[in-house]
Amino acid sequence: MRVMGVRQPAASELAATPCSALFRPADLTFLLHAAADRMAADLDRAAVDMGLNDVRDWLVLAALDDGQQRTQLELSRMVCVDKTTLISVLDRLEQHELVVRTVDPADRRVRIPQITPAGRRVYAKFASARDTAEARALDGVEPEQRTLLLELLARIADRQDAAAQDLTRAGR
Amino acid sequence: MRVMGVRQPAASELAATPCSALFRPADLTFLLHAAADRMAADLDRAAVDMGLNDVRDWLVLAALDDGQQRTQLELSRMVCVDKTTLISVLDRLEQHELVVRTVDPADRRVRIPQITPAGRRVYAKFASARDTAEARALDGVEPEQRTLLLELLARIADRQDAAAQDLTRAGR
DNA sequence: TTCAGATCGTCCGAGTCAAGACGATCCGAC
DNA sequence: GTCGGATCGTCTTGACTCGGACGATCTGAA
Repeated sequence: MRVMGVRQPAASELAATPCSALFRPADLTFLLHAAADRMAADLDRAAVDMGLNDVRDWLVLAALDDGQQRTQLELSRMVCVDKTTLISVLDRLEQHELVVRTVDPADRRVRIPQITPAGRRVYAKFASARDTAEARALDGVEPEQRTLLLELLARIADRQDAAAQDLTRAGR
Repeated sequence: MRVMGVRQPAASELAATPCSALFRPADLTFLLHAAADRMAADLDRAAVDMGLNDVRDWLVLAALDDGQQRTQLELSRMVCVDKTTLISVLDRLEQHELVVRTVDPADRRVRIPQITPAGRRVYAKFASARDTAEARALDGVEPEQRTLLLELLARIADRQDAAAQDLTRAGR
């Protein structure tokens, strides 16, 4: 399944199809996507501004920022990026020296990506960009409504997640 | 920008990366995406079950269902699908005889896609599948909270939409 | 009428994503 | 030990998306 987004080259965002507000069915799925796309477009812009490629680049940095040792596989599951796609993300981040891949001495199959000081700086910078983007998106919304929104979203994600799991499990 | 989704082949959905619930930052963008992806995965499954390819196939049918005459360009803007991508969607739908492309007699450049009776049947069938999916996603949520959710989502989509427009306008 | 420019749908090419295959490595049973 | 199977990261390959180019067609000015 697409992730934080099957993303196009971020440059294309600027020429994005202006999704007509005329046809906006009170359809949960559609609205979710429209909203998600708009936010992502915003953050993608912020990402390219600071030399990243995608929001996903930042998501990976965010996951690494806590300093926990993680396999690439764990990482890919965490940020909902396919493991093959994660490779290119890490390649890029490593090239920009925001991340280094270390080899786990206990298991030489696995790589432990770790964030560098430079990576941490970019992470922090982007975090503030994200905050302003979210603030703009939710401007004028009551705090308790905001938390309700986040809660409901998390719930949808979790519930459908569980449903999908059940389905695949039953499938084989 | 990706649309109702840059969608992968729907079959892959079943093997979707199970997006870890462990790492779920209270990040609006991330949550939006996670929720949207889950819903889309659900609907994609429903879509393939009834011979469609994607949720987008259904979105197009939904847009056509009101019987309004629309060009492909208008249609693409409506459902937030790139016009070149819409071509393949319509090709597929036409092949399955859910849609026919008629030529506008007043302007022979434009094609007017129209939904067929068979298309209408698929549309209705899918609509009920969508309703059950949404019901499951929002199970136990108060009605007024549901409407609030939809309202906030629409707002985010619209606001960011406007922001993007401004940006592109300023850009040139 | 004629012709330049705009607009429609389509096609092509570059770029991206992910399923499956693969080598390297680990682990447990024998 | 060693051998089979599982698991890691990577690579290959096929499918998909979309920006830009194209022919067909329309419109308005001269």
